[in-house]
Amino acid sequence: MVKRTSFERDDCPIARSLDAIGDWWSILIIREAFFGVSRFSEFQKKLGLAKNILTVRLRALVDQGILKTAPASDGSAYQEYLLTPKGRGVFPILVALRQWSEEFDAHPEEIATILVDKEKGRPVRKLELYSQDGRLLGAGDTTLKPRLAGKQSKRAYS
Amino acid sequence: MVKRTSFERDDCPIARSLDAIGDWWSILIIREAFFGVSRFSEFQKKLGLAKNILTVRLRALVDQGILKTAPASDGSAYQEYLLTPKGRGVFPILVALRQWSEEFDAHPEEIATILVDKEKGRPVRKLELYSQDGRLLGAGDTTLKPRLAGKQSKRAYS
DNA sequence: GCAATCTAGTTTAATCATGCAACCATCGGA
DNA sequence: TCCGATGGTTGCATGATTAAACTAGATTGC
Repeated sequence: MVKRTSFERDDCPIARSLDAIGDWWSILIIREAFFGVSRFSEFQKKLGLAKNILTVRLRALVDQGILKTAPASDGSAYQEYLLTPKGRGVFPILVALRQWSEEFDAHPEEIATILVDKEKGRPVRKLELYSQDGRLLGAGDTTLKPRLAGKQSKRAYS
Repeated sequence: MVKRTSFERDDCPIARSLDAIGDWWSILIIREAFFGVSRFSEFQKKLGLAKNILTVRLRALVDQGILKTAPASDGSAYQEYLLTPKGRGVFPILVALRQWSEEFDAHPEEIATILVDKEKGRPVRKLELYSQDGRLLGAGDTTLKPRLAGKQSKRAYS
């Protein structure tokens, strides 16, 4: 990924997430895993990325505990890559990315799929952020506080 | 960004979002913009990225309608970079990234800040996804449908 | 049981984006 | 007019990405 200042030691959680899954392929691999893709060759066929890159990405995702390898499942001797709880936790990020594109993309008519709830088959609502007492929050209604008590941060999501 | 198969023509909205903001710096630039950062030199100081890269990224973000340039505001002759509605629409993505890190990071004690609601100063809840009739949905409760009517997609967020 | 094919990689070479540093033009203040 | 800050641009070295060739073991077909 080109010599990058790793954000691993950054104290911003956004930067830390990006450090883990902030490249194109990692997120798309996780997306495919949600679709049920689990084998090396399947990932490669669906995503069309170079196999060496896939090798590196899969290994990194396993190292980070986002995917785990299981010895088999369909009887074949090959291993498969499955989402861990941490990997499944990426779901809201995928939904957020999807909804942003649905709302703001310049050519929404080219988007092929809609996320619907399985039971009723109807589109889901937008992701919603609530305060602990149940108020719906927008960007302007939130601010950042240092984790360890102390004084209010000046940095606010305006 | 290294000769990349551009996802611009991909029909998956996640891929399309990644194509727009799927690199490390773009998202961090948007994060800073939410913090109120608006000038070239501020972005450069806070993020510590090379100025040429910042130039390219800012231009790309402006081209995509995520940032817009305004001639001034504090009287100086320099321009400033402001979030457009499309840019402010990235907020849920930032929150999702933040919450994923908060929940799954191997060293959460290194995270410096907490997102709180401005009014009460208390941490926000997790992002929630609801069906149109108000049921809280997890990854397993959703599936994908082709946008243009027709038959159910086999690809489900399992 | 043998050959063909599939799987999951590794290796290699060419390419091209990235990051860094140095340079440059403009603006504002003294 | 000089000086520092601002907002870039240019050039080069690094190294990430890719396609393609190669490999070794597993599986399937016959």
